[in-house]
Amino acid sequence: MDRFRRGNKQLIKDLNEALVIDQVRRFGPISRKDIAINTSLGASTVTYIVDSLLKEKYFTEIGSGISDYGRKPVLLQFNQRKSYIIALKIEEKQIIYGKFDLNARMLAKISHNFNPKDSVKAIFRLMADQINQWIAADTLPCSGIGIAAPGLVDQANQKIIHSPILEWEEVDFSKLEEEVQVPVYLENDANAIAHAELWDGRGEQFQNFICITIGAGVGAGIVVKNEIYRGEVGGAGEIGHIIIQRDGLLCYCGQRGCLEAYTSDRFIMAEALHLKELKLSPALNQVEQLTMNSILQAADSGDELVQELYQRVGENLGIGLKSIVNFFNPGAIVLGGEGLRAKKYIIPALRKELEDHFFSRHSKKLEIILIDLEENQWLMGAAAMVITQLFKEPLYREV
Amino acid sequence: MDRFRRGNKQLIKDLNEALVIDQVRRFGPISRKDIAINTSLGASTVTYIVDSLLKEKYFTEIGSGISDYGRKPVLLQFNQRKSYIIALKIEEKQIIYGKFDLNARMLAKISHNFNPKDSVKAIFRLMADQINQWIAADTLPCSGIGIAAPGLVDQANQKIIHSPILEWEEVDFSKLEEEVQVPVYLENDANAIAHAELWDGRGEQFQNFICITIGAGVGAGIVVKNEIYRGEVGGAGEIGHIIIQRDGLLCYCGQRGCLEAYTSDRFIMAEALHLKELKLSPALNQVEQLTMNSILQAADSGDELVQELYQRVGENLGIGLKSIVNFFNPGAIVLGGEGLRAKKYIIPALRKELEDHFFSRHSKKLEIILIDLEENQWLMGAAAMVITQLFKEPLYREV
DNA sequence: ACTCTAATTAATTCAGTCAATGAATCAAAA
DNA sequence: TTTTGATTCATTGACTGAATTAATTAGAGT
Repeated sequence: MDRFRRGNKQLIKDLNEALVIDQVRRFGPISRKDIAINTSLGASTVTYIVDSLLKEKYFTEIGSGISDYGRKPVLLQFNQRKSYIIALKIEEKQIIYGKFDLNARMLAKISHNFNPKDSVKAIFRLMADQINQWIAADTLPCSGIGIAAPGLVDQANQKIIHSPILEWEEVDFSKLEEEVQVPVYLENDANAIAHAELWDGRGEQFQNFICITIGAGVGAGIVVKNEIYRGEVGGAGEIGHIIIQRDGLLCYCGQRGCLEAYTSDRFIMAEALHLKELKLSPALNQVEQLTMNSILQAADSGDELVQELYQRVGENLGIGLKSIVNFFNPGAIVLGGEGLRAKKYIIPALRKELEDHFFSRHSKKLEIILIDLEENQWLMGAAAMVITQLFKEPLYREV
Repeated sequence: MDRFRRGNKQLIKDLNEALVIDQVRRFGPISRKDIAINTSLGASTVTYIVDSLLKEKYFTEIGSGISDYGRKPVLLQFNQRKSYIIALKIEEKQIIYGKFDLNARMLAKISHNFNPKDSVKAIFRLMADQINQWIAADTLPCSGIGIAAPGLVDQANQKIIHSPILEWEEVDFSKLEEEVQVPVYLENDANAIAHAELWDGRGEQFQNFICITIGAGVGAGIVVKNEIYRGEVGGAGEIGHIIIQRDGLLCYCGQRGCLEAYTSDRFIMAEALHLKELKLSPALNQVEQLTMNSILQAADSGDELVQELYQRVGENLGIGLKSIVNFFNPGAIVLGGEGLRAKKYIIPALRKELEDHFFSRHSKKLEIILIDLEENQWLMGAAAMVITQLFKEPLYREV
């Protein structure tokens, strides 16, 4: 009912401690003096708060800094080894585990295959075993488990509601939490990438942006006011099935004209097959078995028809994204994923399509940012989500 | 840089005062006791805070309430006459002015025509005159001016960046603020409707929703976490030109396949003309001059071809909205505007189109809400915006 | 029927608490 | 000696809880 905590001394303390921690995390190594200036807290107050935080091992003092004259400042550094985070990425046939410090740097990584036909219970067993093994092997405490999973995720209730890729329905992760005795945070995989982008700096430049991941499907992680936006039931960003062509191609989802139907590997494969059948493309004619790689090679060998095919994919993507840009007016679009392996041909066409939108006249231009999406990015995003959670401002009423 | 205020006694006080005011605004008449229970503040603290707020005329004591036993509670009511708000709606050829109390109830209303060819300076003169006249005539203070205007609005800088309807570019309202000596808050008109919806209760049910206004153009007011979302440069919600058909009809904006090209009065008129030319529709054949009204009458008379035309408009709208639903996952879509005069035919088709989207399997259904959009709604929204601003939690660092 | 008392709930008073604050002081360096 | 960083300490002020006062009802006694 009440959205904010009431004001009392505890709130002041929590708030200012968070403020000081934030300063050291963002600007450290930093002196007490500078913290006082940046936060506009009194110097004596900073001394007092830093003392208690030093006792709790949030920081370490790392000698003195430089100064032209007078006493040298004592520099405080964030202790990224106060505890650690375990991040998981659940894929179709394997689970990848990463161990991260509080600066979201990877300390260890491992992965286990599983049989998709196994029961959820068995897979939970597998996860809990690995997690508990890591926890037992480390003297430091584990502050949380971050899990990136494909599908419709209900973050607040720790549930995967529906995941076509995993073929899971209504899977409740609170049971995993019970087994590992550490807080478990679940997140949609596209959102994990958005967390990763927020972590290393795009969030400073842009208040609002979207991260598009193009792989088996097309997904979007949405950032509003530097926070992940999940929608009313946790499924915002499912842009694979927005319609770019009324009465267009039939999509596997049953609709016609979906974005995915016009951009997926399946679409590229079908169109390439068509070209091959019509014997229009010299490069494709030489290939025996069409694969995504051989199609790309055909384009790279200079085959214009195949290059045009990729350009069309770029246009299709651009049309879909233009709708989103008009509706959402993001500061940037971040793009990544294996679906962009032919980015050489796709991106210029996409850029061209996105050139004019409702805001193109505005002085602040829409930025299009390409990123490499390797395995580690997803894990890092999942870890970053937990760390963000750990250090978020303590303003809201604890439930 | 720092997003939140530092914690000190002033913050506690500001926060708790806001908390108490909020209680009385939402649940009043209410006793000190109940405020203490709801906010979890101490009873003595509530007495103390209420005392100071009574002195500042935020509340009035309105006698005692009921109780089975023991001392009767003294009820506090929000004083909606502490000050008032002036709201403006700027239209193509007229400006409508409304005076509102702090419960967003209209106290007075007037409108003045202006010549669209007049200079902005002259129109500002007109506005300032009316506003200053009202301010001079009232003994109470005016707390703010809320202005709803069509086009791309930069709220933070009090600027209309670009308004095709008014044919205004880069109009700076800080000059108006100087003339009236009262804070001026500018807002896009679709957002004003969203404010109105937030005000009377949709915001309690839904965290995230969108308000679609269908008039000369199609616009959307977007609500995220009970707050208006404006996008990176203030132009979120410009959905008139999202593309629903690749290589479709040419739109006046230069693009092909825009939502507006498939839903506007212009589209309906063109299609009806086409029907008339082909002499396919008996009802339209009898009409001399085609108008939006005569077309609607043709449908109402039972002409199936015209009814189908409206149904197609509904489908087109539905297709556009489905994309938005998949991307944004709102809890509700609120629809209104004169473009829906044929809602009898449009809405069923729209509903059908929206029936299956990515979340349709989720237990929480997407709600579609129709509202009447009369003149007063826009004014009320503009007033509600100012009042919301006036009473918002004082958590963020004052800039 | 009237008065008085106990019980109950609402509101206020008041001394105590504690985190921030600013002035004074200490520490370290040029 | 001067300058800058860090600490100490008395003061401030908003919340807090216990005690008190205010207002009301039920019920007992006359």
